[in-house]
Amino acid sequence: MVDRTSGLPAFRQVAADLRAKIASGEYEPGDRLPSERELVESYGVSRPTIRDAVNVLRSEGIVVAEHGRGVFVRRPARIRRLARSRLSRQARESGQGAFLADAATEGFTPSSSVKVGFEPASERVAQLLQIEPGDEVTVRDRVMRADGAVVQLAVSRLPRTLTRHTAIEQVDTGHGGTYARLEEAGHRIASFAEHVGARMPEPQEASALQLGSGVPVITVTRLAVTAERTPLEINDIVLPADRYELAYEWPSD
Amino acid sequence: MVDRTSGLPAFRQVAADLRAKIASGEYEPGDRLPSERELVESYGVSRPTIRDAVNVLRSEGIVVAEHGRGVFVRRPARIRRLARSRLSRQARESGQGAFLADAATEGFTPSSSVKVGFEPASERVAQLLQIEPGDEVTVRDRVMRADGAVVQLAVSRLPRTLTRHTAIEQVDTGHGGTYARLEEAGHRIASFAEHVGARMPEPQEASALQLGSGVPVITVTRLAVTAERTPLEINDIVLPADRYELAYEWPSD
DNA sequence: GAGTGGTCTAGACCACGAA
DNA sequence: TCGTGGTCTAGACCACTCC
Repeated sequence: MVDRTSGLPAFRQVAADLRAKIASGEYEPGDRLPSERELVESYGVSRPTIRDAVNVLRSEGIVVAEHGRGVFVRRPARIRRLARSRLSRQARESGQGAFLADAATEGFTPSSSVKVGFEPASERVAQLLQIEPGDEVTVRDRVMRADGAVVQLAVSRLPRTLTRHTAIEQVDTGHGGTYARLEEAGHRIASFAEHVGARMPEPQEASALQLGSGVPVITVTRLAVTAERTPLEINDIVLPADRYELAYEWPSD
Repeated sequence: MVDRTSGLPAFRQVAADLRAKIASGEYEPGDRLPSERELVESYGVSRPTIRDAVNVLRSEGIVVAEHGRGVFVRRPARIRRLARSRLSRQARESGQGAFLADAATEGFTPSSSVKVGFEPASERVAQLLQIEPGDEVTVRDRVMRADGAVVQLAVSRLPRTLTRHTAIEQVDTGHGGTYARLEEAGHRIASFAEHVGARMPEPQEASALQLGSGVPVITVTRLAVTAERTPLEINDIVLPADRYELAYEWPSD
């Protein structure tokens, strides 16, 4: 029952109570919560108020509602890793792209589809690639799947001057992937930089990645540059935060 | 007006329409949306339905509601960086902790408060620090502020065997901070590892970091280890995703 | 005081899932 | 068929902001 004198809104009291019961283990991952109509009885509030409370927990990502079945405590996500070493030249020479290397480590069956196209550079892309806005860039738009489910979106952009007459403009870039083709063409990658952020997904991202509500996405912008600090490629990656964790490691000096 | 024949729920149609108007620039950052009662008129639905629609946008983090004032398009976040170099030995020797270095770069006035305590190692902490569960660890719980506002939470844990009789057990660790004291005691840090994830905040995090709804947190677990792979410290950091972006950089080989 | 969002009610009907 | 969540209504009163 809610305390009408506490000043705290009823739906927040209900949300806090349910959250506490989940944290304490009274409801465990995979368990079904009492139905909304049962909660109406036990807390003595109306159904819209119960729904407000459940929606708080949904937007926190700790429960998921399934139409016709019930509301369930979300199971803790299994974790994959993206290691720094997956971009090493050695891995590349063994013919593995980064995603394939992850698949081998984590034991899932990888697949991906690619669309290749060309577009004029936007303001942002031009600045990052140090070219002029409107200059033609090659765009590789990839959707990556693990055991059939979409787990990663990546859009890679390179100045078209670097990709003409290379397999980078083909769907299949061949052994070693884009980076191997770049190096063959004399563009040696000296370093990578990644900028990592997080935000709530846009609707099309949420459906593509099959995200439950309350699950953010991790965004990674990776830049590959030469020893002369010339940018070769910019890769915008979107990952579901409930299935990915990024790993970075570096020596202290 | 909503289309009753489309099959799409009315509140989602309203949300999509408002989202499109924000994306197109019809409503710009900082602008007030029409009041809920005005939206009731223009879309021809009830007020709870309008509220459902607005709540969708709130949980996506693209608008914020202010009681008694209106609903506003969120202003794009300014960006700070956590660079890898901020943990360099050089920075440490100049007496700057990582957060102070950020402050100097970004031009804000830093402050922080620390609580120091001791506790038995949890299962997770024991595994990461390679000690036994229950072994005593020193806990430094820090709240970091920029211009008075909380911008970062960090809980650092070290085996107490490493911190006894050092300033690490004091609130003020002195010039160069915890890492400098560790090295003075003969524990030379060889490398750092960071694991980065994202999730929706817990309620106390949301209030401490003054997060609007629909803003995730970035979580960083940093491990400092010696050349012999002995873990010295584990640091659990929570950052508001609308104010932070992490930067990592490494050579290609 | 007028206008805003915040909360809450007591229903109604629909769509989905499982028995 | 029955129980579940999904959607929606037409109000009501409150708390906050601004004039």
